[in-house]
Amino acid sequence: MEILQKMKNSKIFNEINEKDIKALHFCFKTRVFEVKKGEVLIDEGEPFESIVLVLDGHLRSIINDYYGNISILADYYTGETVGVEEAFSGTEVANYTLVAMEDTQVLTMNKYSVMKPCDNMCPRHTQLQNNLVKIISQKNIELMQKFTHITKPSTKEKVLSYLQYISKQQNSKYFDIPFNRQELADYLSVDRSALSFELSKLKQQGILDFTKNHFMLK
Amino acid sequence: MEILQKMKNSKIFNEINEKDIKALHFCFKTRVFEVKKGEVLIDEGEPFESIVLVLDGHLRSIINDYYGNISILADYYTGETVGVEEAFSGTEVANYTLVAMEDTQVLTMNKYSVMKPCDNMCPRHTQLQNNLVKIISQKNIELMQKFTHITKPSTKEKVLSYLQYISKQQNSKYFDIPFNRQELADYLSVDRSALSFELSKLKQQGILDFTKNHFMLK
DNA sequence: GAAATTACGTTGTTTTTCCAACAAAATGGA
DNA sequence: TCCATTTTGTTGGAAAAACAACGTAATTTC
Repeated sequence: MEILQKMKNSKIFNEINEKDIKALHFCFKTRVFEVKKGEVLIDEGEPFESIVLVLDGHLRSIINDYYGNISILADYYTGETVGVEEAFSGTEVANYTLVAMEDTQVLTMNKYSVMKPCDNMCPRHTQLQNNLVKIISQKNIELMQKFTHITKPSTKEKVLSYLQYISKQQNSKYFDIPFNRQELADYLSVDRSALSFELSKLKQQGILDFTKNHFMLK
Repeated sequence: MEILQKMKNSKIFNEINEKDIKALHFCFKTRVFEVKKGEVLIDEGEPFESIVLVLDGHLRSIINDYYGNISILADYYTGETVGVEEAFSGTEVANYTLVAMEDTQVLTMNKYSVMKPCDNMCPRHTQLQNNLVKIISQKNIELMQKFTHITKPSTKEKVLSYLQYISKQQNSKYFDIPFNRQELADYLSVDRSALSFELSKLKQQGILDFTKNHFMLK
């Protein structure tokens, strides 16, 4: 797929037409390049100067503690953007390492160019800034929602909290979830086998039914 | 304390002088009023039209599931702001209930007035918008950080993850935490007594030392 | 279509957490 | 200073989760 097409598919260029996207290339000093699996894009402690759009692939932000253990901070897939919060919050230095989990094509933009108003107040620039704000706002809401699931005391309550939420969102007792078992376990930060066990138990009790990632609740 | 002084103390009016704050009162159609303990400010399902600044008190956002169980979504204390993410993300309808945990003085602003650019492009308005974006960006970073602690498999790892982070942040092996035991337990979503137990064990092992909320790590 | 790989469910054991109850220490008023 | 209240630490028993191991189903790859 063409780079322009990939950009159009991302949330940050939502409502911005091709012509304007091309113009923004220049405004934002964009660079497009490939990062090989395992390569580090940004290292903890380095100046954080770019906003990174994943054109195709998978990036992960990780943090190291004193003992050399690593924690996964976040994953970024095709169409998602890294570094927006850092840009807008005035974070000068990266507090995580950004690494490619597979061969990944990225587009970087100079954060200062993106944040400051255009000299000519161009509407496409304003639109992009609005998009960015919308993205972090939505992300914020999602994160808080995730907390309501994760902080439940038991695996059963965690998974029910999540399934009820999705059901409510899709406004139906029948719904699909965007995770397989392992991913759902990771999302809820529980053990996969324990999750399977609880799901089976709930199925036996008639509280829910499912095949693969298709569910029926209550 | 005077209302104006309370506004100056909040993050959202950061870098905005008194004269401009007064002017914004009119721009934003602000209303100041008191909410009694237990009273509901915004009900789930209602249109979400305001940004709410807590002038003095404590608000809590809660969500209800199908079975009538409630989950705490977030707490908002003096100087904090509710509804910014919803305003910027285009959330039309509240997906939580906002209730006063104690008698609380609030200031509400019309979200559309806040979001749209001023007719005369006044710099104070732009500054406030920048403040709002900064607030949600920082909140976002904090939430993600919190996840790295909370998703650890055991209480011991959770608390160590948190303490290491604070230590790193304050750049010293000696540091204070902003929580008492119960609050720390809530933050990490573990049992308080289990937390105390783990802390004592770590102290015995010489890994850390503490009195009250003052800690020494490693 | 067969083989290899991945995903999923199940079970038993070990470890950990939760919960409740209580003791000790610290705090805040009167 | 003393008393009441809150905070913190400790414990033991019950419940739950993690972990490991394994069988089977589904999917992918060649």
